[in-house]
Amino acid sequence: MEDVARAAGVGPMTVSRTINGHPYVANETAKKVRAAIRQLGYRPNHAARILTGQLSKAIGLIVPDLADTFFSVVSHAVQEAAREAGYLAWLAASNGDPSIEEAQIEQMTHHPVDGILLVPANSQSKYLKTVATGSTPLVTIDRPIEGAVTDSVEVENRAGARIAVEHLISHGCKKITCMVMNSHLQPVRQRIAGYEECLRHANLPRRKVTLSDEATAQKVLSALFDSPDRPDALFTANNACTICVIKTLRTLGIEVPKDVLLVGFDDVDFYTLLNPPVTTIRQPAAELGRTSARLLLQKIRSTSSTSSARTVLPVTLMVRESCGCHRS
Amino acid sequence: MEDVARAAGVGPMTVSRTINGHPYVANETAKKVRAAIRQLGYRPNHAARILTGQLSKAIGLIVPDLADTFFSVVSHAVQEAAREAGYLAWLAASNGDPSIEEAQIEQMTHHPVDGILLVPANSQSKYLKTVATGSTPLVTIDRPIEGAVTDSVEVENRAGARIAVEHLISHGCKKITCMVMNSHLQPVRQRIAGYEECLRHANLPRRKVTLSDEATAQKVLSALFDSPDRPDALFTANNACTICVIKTLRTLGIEVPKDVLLVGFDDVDFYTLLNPPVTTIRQPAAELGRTSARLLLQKIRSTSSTSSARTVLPVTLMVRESCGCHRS
DNA sequence: CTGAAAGCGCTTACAG
DNA sequence: CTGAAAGCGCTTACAG
Repeated sequence: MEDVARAAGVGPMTVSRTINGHPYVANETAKKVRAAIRQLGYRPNHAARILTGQLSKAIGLIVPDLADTFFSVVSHAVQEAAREAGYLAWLAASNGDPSIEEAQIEQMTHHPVDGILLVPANSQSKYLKTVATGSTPLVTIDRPIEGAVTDSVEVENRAGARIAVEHLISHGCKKITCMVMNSHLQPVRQRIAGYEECLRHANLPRRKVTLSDEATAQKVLSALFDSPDRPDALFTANNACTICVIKTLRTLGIEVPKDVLLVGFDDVDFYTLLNPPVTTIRQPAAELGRTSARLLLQKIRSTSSTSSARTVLPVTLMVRESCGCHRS
Repeated sequence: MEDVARAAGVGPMTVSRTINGHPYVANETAKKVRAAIRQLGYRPNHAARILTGQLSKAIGLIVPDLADTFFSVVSHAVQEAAREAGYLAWLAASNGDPSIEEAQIEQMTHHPVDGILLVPANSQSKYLKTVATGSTPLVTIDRPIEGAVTDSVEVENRAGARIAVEHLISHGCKKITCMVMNSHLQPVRQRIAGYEECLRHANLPRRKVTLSDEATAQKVLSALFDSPDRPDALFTANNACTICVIKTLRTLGIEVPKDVLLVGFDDVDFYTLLNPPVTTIRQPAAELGRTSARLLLQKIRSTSSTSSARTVLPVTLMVRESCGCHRS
């Protein structure tokens, strides 16, 4: 910076003010400074700025798995919103491990970042409450922190599940089973709640089956379909589960939608290519990322105290064929 | 830091040395310092460290699209390798736009990062040569920079294409058409070269068809299959193309593998669920990310001058049914 | 509208 | 083995 100041024949403060678009810099002087900057290829040192208490212009995002279809779309959107605001984004994956998550948050916080976007591996981790009350602005995505006051951006899990189940009911189904994997996750629990709520209103029997992996899925499903009151429809509450169920039904020779109808929660482009194409509840993944990033950025600017706005994004029923529709 | 020094009854230098695991610190003193650090919850200020010329312990990764199945797996692996080395990763997407890419590299460089991992939007961008000769270590992933000396990590595109085509030839195919999208990308060009090389050796006719989008695909494919010498096999040179071709063949009522065989380059988990399951050449996406990240980290440590090692990772033929195999 | 002084929190020599 | 001094490159007050 001093070189620039010397080249432009001014003091370092004038250079600083010019760079930061500060008012009260004579147009003439500013021009000279800018010329010097260009000529010397000068770039302000970010670290020095931060040291004087400026914003780091960086946010951090931590998701369970960056390779997951849903989170990769969310991450892309976050990154894009950050860039549009002149921010850079740290991206880290916790692999669902709270201790990795904690370490990454710690590292980001001291790197430093102006704010953090988080999809918690476990909504109940105690350390999250400390983080939530810390000085770094935090916004959770998809899964709120339990027992803490933070902003969160989520989707209509409960209502979405109801829409899915209502659709099956409208097809005349009477025995709708809810299939889940990772039922400890808060969004999944809400979907189950939506499923139960809907069936209770319709006065239909409820049945929930938890799948841990494909091996057990085989046993569980074959027992389910051999039983006297086998289900006439399945509601798979998350993506991993939908795929697992589809694979298993195939190996068991149970055909969708002939033998059983199916609607899943969480949509993937590839579902349109399956036979039959899978009817699902689509979550607005990109919007989830965009909205949460903008909310965080806004929170950083406002420097207001801890808020706890809960933004809930709507979901859409993507009607395809696994639910029994479109069959001529 | 001064507070810690005071609390421990030592000078700031001793604190600094203790933190950095410097030798020549009396065990007694170190213990007192560590106690003070713990008690005061002291965390070194990263920005101040950088300002004194230390490594930033940060790398940057720029991919065209973070939501893409392939790049998201690469990114996850990069992020993981970075974390294991105590590094944090900036993640940015260029959306295939060289000007965004350039701006992101610029921003990362001055933020600063110790090194950059890049999947170039365009291997021929002139500015890349400047970046390649710059002081920030650079490793390209998947697509090397043309006319510049850098380390790059790639996959066996050419050999992979040959394996795919040879497999089709082994099925007795005589008229194998190569279908491509984004044929300007360096890896795709190499796959085409492998295709041509293989057919030349086998003394079979070559035909290459470029698809731009699904609308034109419809016309192009129907014309192709209406022609007198319609192909008996297709080699789709990239993922987007494989999907586009599969969709189009379905709407045209052309059945795989009955009417035409198909092998694609680039594998996606979902291909196993399609009917028929798609035979592909699988690229080691995670290994690509891991290897390139480790190479970059190593380059950062060695501080040697610009190198240009070209690492080429092997690919695998995933035999499923679209190639005519497994049919009983 | 402009500049000289002081300081952000660390580390690199340089002495002891 | 330990510490006092100087400086990394910027910015925030404070004067003019």
